[in-house]
Amino acid sequence: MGHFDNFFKSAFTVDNVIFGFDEGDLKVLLIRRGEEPYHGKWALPGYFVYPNEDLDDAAIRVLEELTGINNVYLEQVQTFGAVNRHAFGRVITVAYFSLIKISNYTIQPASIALQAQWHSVATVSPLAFDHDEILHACFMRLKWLVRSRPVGFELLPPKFTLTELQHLYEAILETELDKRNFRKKILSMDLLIDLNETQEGVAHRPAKLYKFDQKKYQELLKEGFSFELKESRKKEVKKRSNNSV
Amino acid sequence: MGHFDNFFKSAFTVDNVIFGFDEGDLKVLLIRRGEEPYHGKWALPGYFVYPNEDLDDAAIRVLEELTGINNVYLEQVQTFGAVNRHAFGRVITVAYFSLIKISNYTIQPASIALQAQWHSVATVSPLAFDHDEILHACFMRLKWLVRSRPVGFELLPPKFTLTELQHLYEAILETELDKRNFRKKILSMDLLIDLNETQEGVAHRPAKLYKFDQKKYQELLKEGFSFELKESRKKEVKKRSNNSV
DNA sequence: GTTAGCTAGTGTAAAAATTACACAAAGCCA
DNA sequence: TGGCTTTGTGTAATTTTTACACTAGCTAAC
Repeated sequence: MGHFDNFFKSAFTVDNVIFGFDEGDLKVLLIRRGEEPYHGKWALPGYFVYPNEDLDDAAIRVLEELTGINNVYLEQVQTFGAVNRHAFGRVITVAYFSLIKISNYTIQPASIALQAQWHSVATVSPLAFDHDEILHACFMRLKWLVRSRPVGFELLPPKFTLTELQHLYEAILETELDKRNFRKKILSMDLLIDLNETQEGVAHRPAKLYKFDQKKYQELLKEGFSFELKESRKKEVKKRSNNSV
Repeated sequence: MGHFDNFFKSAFTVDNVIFGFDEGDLKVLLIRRGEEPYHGKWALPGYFVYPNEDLDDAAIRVLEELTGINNVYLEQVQTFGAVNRHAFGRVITVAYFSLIKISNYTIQPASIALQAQWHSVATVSPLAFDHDEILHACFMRLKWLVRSRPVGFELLPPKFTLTELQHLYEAILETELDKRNFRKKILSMDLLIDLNETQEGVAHRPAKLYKFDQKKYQELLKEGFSFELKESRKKEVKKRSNNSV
């Protein structure tokens, strides 16, 4: 360093958008800030990047420091650099996102964060800084991703039912899907392994449990496989008749 | 400012990947560097972001300063932040890309650049810094974009033939397309206006000229329109027989 | 002015993918 | 045993995609 002391320098951060899925609801992991500005407000887990640290490494480190979550695959989404996005000076931030199985992790907020908690994406209240905008951008990315990669499996527990999988897709795409067509499509990918087990403790016919065929998926990815899921929004007309009661 | 003087700061740049299309070839606009490091080497047009300047504005300004090109729509692609990507210190760069009609612009390199010139994407020699990687990322983005938006029109002159359009798609997708199916698909979008004119000065049957229906396209975009172009690679088997001569 | 050479322009049939749609089966519980 | 709830399944109609080959129209060379 030293050569660049004369050049324009800015503070530089990463912000992580971690999605999970629980109780039929798409969630995002937030921290309650323990520092000014926005002390006590909910925000995305993010912090400064060290000068000698790769961007991707910083995202992983910051996530662990603020929430206790480690060992996840983070994907870069977009960089936000509006001049006034931070009240204390010029701060440019790179947004990363990830999909995790909520049940696999225990949340442990570090000193800088007062608290770390899952929040329903559909109902999050205003966040600190421009984090609403960042969250929105990552949600759009997720929506796109769900159509080109079977991301569902990354959010569900190891064993899941087809109905759970469908609900996940519906939550992400914010639409309803046809049960039979959804199953046909999913099963035709040949990426699900029937575990020959059924749900327990439900007050109705128990559903079959499946797991994701990780091995086959990796092979398909190599071959440049692209998963397509498109389905028109159903029953728009019928729903309107409910409103008019 | 001032509050953040204690925090980790890095130098911060933008790099622009400007694509054009000419003589059946996909091109990228490069400058020859007039500064160390990589003095005299070809590189993407990029430079520092001012402290009081939005990221997107910086990309536009830097592009104009280095190449004379202004008034283009730049889209953010990805941020590159490996620790050692710049020999003189920590420099994080945001890559932007754009598609322009080569004939609409005159290239005028500024003092910092020795030269600015279009280079064929397929044959660019090694570039300064990690610019090969950045170019590759933007090319991948373009490949993706071409399937979901009729970007072709942004690269061609106002009047073009269907064959020119097809060659452009083939150059971007690095594949061959079936003439009849391509035309059927493109015309079915109903975004082309037949100009009732034909090519001049060609030594064969002249092709009809079309222009792009900008107005209709904007309307379709609002409705959440998504253009799909998929076509299998043709004639793989037949080509192999050539090799075996 | 005839012809050779080149690219433009066009249709159809087969296959594949998508969509819409309704009821019997299985387990739990009262 | 019957009622409740959710699971699990097939088919026909429609749309989209794919593969494929010859005539039309112009220039240039002879």
